[in-house]
Amino acid sequence: MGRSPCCEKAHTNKGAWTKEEDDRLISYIRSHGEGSWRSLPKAAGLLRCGKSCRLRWINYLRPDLKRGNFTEEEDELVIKLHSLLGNKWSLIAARLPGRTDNEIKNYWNTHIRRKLMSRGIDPATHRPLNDAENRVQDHEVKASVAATNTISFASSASAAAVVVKQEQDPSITSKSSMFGVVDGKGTLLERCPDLNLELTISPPRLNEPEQPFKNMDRSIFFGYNLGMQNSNDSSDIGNSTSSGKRNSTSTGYDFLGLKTGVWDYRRLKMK
DNA sequence: AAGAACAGCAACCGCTGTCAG
DNA sequence: TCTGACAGCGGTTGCTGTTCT
Repeated sequence: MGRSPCCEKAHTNKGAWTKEEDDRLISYIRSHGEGSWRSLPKAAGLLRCGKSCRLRWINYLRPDLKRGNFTEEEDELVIKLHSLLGNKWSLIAARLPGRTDNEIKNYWNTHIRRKLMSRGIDPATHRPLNDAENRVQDHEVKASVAATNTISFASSASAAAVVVKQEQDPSITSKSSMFGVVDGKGTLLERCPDLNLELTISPPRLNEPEQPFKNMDRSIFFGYNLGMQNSNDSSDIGNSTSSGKRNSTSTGYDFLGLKTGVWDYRRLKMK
């Protein structure tokens, strides 16, 4: 796309923040609140880009930040969430109070990645390293997703099961996905034992009379009902950051910032 | 003791999504 | 409907401290 720079680089400081800059930013936000990042630097008397101010505040100065090492529970939660969401650091961060997306991203790249490798798990796929069979399963799932119009994430008290309904291709017998793996007999090879998921995918119903999302393009829609044991958080995915701007394509969320509802697939895309 | 290599993390950059005019 | 402005996200960079040789 390409946009003009958010501020005049010639007149802005870069690099590490000084104590004085921190103090200015903190005191300005305390008295005026967050937001309007573009105009904030000038108003606060800072020679910084608005983006830089926002980042500094969110990642370092915010009073509700939890500093220090990650606990073992946080480690495992990050791993599970990453297996579900991929590199959606902001979504993952929304489930870990006091942690920022940047912090989690850094922690993932420096600690967890290595930890998973030492366990013989590919941090990108969350599957055993050098597992040739996985590649076959990947292929099958791609084929099945392309061929079917519904995927159900069967709810279970103990496991996140993924069952691909073979509505259009009954010949497909073995499935896997980022959420879990189901073998040819329908047995779940457990991946996220404390997550409950129900998720269906269906194409846009363009021919039906009521088309609440008729303005959207032909992306895949997720109808979902996701839940997490011990989770009482009702944060909104669109409010995973302070502005809450990004919620206009959904109808509600709960778990992982997801409530029961319909969601534009593009918001869930994995890289 | 000194330099090299590595690890950790704060900050930057480029891009996308959303909103308002 | 289009377009520009803005907020936010994720990947990457580069600085600093630590460990190794």
